[in-house]
Amino acid sequence: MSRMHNPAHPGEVLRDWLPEQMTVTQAAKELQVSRVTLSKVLNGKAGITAAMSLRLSAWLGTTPDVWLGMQTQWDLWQAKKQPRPNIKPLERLPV
Amino acid sequence: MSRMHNPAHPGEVLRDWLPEQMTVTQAAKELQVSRVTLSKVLNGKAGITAAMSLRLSAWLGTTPDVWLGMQTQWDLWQAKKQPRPNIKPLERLPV
DNA sequence: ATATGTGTTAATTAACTATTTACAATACTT
DNA sequence: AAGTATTGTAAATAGTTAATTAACACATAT
Repeated sequence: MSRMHNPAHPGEVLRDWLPEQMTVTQAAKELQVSRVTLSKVLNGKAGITAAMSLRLSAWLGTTPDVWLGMQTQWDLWQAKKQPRPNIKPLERLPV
Repeated sequence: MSRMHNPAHPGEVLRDWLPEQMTVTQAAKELQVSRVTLSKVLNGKAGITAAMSLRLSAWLGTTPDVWLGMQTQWDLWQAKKQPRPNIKPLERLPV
């Protein structure tokens, strides 16, 4: 029964990983991305790319999958809210 | 020790899911995407988007995560092959 | 008041997905 | 052999997104 409700966007989760006194500017510098890029991620204005997940994992000591998977679930949630075509399930020969 | 070696791209895996006699043209029709779009996915010229994973899961009776997750791992593998910045791990206060 | 630092927006560039149209190559049918 | 279907791919177009730098408003410190 997991992931039933609107998940937090990954940037929100990332925010919780930053030390209290750490500024966006400083974090961006350590991640070697621009201030703007990090700010957008933190505010859900941009997603976490594969490359970004590698940066985050190197910095925070996690696996990249944590971040990329979170983004994937977010993307999926968003896509589910869009209108979808009516696709008839493929008939497979019974085994 | 999973995912150590170059993973097959998702399109390759998808190909194995199609019934023997099913043509790309026919599959594209059922998925309600253009022939070109499906062909590109099958040949690794395009990735599987969240929307596409929903189509595939509806058609093939899987979860969307199967396809989207596969794409994610592929993307991660590709990203790992790129040159990466040297990021110093964040010093955290010991617990 | 002047300077500095901070977070966000604006504008730009680059990359990617998806569509239609078109073409060449291959296979299948009659 | 002639015609038909299938496939992969390319070109042109439209829409989306990520990343950068430049610019802005706001705060803080000297």
